[in-house]
Amino acid sequence: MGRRVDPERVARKREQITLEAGRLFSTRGYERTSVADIAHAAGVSPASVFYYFSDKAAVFRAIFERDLPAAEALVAAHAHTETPVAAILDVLSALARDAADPGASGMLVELLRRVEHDPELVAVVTRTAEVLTGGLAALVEQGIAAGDIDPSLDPAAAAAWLQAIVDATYLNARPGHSPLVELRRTVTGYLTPPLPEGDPQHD
Amino acid sequence: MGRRVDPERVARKREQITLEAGRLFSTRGYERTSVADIAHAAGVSPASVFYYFSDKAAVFRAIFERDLPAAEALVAAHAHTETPVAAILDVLSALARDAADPGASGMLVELLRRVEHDPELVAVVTRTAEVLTGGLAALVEQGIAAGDIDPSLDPAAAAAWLQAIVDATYLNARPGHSPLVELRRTVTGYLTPPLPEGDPQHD
DNA sequence: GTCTATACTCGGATAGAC
DNA sequence: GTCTATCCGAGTATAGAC
Repeated sequence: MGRRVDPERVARKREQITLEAGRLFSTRGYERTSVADIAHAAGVSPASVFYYFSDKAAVFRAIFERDLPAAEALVAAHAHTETPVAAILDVLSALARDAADPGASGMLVELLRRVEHDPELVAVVTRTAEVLTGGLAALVEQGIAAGDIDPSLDPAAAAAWLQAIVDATYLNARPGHSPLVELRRTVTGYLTPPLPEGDPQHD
Repeated sequence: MGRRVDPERVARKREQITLEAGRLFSTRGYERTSVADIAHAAGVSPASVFYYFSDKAAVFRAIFERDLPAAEALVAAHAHTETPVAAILDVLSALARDAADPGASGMLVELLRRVEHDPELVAVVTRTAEVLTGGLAALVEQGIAAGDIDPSLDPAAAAAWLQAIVDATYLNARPGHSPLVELRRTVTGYLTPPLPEGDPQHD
C-alpha cells in the first residue's frame, strides 16, 4: 500500500536535469549537446535521463514549459492600468530583462531553430506567445482609447512587432550593455502619434 | 603548358554548391544538413564537395562571403546625401528586403548559432557588420548635424541598434506581410528628437 | 529507480580507381 | 576532377542486471 512513486521527487529530478540541460543547450547548441553530456552535468546516467523524459526533444521542451505561468502572471499584473503606455513599457522591460544574460541569447536562438522541427514545441511556445500578444494588444487598445497611442495602429500587429523588437534585443545582446534605454525610446517612438504638424497642445 | 585549372569553372561549381547548401541550411539547420544532402542537391558526389571546400564549415562560410561587397556597395551608394534620415531608411529597407524570403529568417538564426563555434566565420561577418555600422553611424552623424536626429544619440550605438531593428523584421516575418511600414515608423520614431513639451515650432 | 553495456544508425572525411 | 567504397567516431535509445 506504500506509494510507489514520489511525485515530488520526480519533479525535483526533472527540474535538476532541465536546469543543466538548459545551460548546455544555450552554450553549445541543441545538436552539439549529447544526452550523455546532460546526464554527466546532472550527475546521473544517460539511461536515467530517458527515464524522466521520453526523448531528447522532450528535455528541451521542458525548459519552456515553465514560461507560460510566468507570462500569465506578467500580463495579469499589468492588465488593469490607467497608464497603458507605461504598462507596455513595463511588460517589455520585464521580457527584455534577461537579455543581458549571455546564456539567454543562445537559448532564444536555439528555440527559434527548434520550433521549425518540433511540432510539440510549437504547441508549448505558442500558448505563451498568445498570452503575451493578447495582453499587449489589449494594452495597445487601451492606449488608443486614451489617446496616447496612434489609432492607425492595429493592436494585434503592433503587439507582435513589439515582441519581435524584444527578441531582437536578445540577439544583439552585448555584455555590460543594457538595451533598456534603446528599447524604451524605440517603443515610445513607435507607439506615439506622429504629431502631424498641428495639434501641439490639447490641455 | 595549357592552364591546368579553369578558375571560372571552379567559381561556378563553388557557387552552385553554395546555393544549394544555403537552401538546405536555412530550412533544415546546419547540423541536420549532411554533406551528402548538399552533394545530392547539387548533383555531385560528397567527395566533390570536399574537393571544392576544405570542410563542411567552409561551405557555410561561403554563403556569407558575398555579403561584404554587397554591403560596401550599399553603404557607398548612400554615403553622400543631403537627406540623411531618408538615406538611413533606404539602407535599412534594403537590408530588410530579404526578410520576406522564407528561409531568410532561418538563415539568420543559423548564422547567429554558428558564429559562437566558428572563429573564421566571425572574421567573415564582422567585416561586413563593420562596414554597415560605419556607414550608418556616419549617416546618423550627418543627421545630427542637420538637426533631424536627436543629438543625444551616440552614432555608433544607434547604428548597432538600427541593425537590431532590422533583425526584428526577420523575426517578425510572416508570408504576405511587408515589414517596411513598421520598420520606417519604428526607425523614424527612434531617431527623431522627442519634442519635450516645449519647442513646437522653430521657424 | 538507477545503473552498465550495447545495438543500431548516421555523418564527416579520406583513399584510391578512373 | 569526379567518382565509389569505406573507415572511424559519435550519438540516441534500449535491454537487462541490481
